[in-house]
Amino acid sequence: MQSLPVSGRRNRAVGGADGGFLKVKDVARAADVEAHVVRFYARAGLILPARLAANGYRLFVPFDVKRVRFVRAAQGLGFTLAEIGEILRRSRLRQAPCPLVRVVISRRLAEASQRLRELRAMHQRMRRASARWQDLPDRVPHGGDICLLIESVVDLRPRGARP
Amino acid sequence: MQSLPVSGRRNRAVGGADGGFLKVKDVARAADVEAHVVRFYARAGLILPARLAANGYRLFVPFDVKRVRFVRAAQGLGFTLAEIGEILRRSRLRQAPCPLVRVVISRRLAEASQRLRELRAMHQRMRRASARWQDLPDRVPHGGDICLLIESVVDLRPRGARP
DNA sequence: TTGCTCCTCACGTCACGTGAGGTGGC
DNA sequence: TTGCTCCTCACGTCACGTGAGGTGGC
Repeated sequence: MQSLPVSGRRNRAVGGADGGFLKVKDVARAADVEAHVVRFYARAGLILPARLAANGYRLFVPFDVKRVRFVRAAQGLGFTLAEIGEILRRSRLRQAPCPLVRVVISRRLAEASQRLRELRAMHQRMRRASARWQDLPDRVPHGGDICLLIESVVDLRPRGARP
Repeated sequence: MQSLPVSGRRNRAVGGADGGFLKVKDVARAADVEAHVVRFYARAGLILPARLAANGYRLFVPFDVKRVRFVRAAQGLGFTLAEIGEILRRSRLRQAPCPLVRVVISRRLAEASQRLRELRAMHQRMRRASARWQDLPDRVPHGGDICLLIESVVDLRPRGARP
């Protein structure tokens, strides 16, 4: 039952505990998420503490900060946590990405680029419509403007006729 | 207790029930969502049936299809259903968008353009990294490639140093 | 009668968010 | 001792998803 010299205060300047280990809050701060999100990812198996301190504290390695950043990035691109977990598990085992994982990645990336195109178009249209109020402070907007906003955002072209 | 002549089959070609009304499935089909999503939005007050048939069926007007499309578009740009509901309520009452709503809209649009920029950058980086496997079928990828994927996606620049 | 649609509960899911209640270390 | 962090339940939330069980109309 040796007690590990896990301090935070003393090594706060280098952002971690002794021995290069990071505690939950250290990882959270570095990856720009909240601490309970780090615990949630740990429970879900997305990140694994390198070890547990004698008091039960999770101790992470610096690369786990990158893993957490990767989780957020991949989520934004449409990956589910289950898919991300699969990718991270393989990277931990230093296994090759199996064909299934490679297919999932390329499919998600294709979907993401499609979604990005649509979002950009909707954003453009909504921005233009709302600019009618935002950029003309003299003009009092009325209810019809919201209907215009709605009309301008929805895609009126039939499916299949899209570029 | 008059029974309304609400038929679907006969007017399927024009996509709706008699009198210009649309049933749940008609709206769902036209807006490209599932029927239970239309019911969910109706229960949440995002869309209101123009009236209820004698049998309790919800009867919508054609513009509700545009409302549903608007909900999906706005969601994609980061609006919550509560915010979207507020916008739709005002458009129904033909009220002017109050200053609060205008602020929310412009803030969400600014956030969306920021998010779009970040997503595009991440998508680029991940696509390039995964291209190492996808575009070179001869080369057997190994575990290190996933670590490369992770490294290449995360943003290593400190906050504030970003453009 | 068959095939489709409609309805209302009501519970499940995904990715967290939010305390509750208690422990550990400088 | 104070202020911070850590832990584990455990329940809440948001936006649906998924049957269960029953009705309505050509």
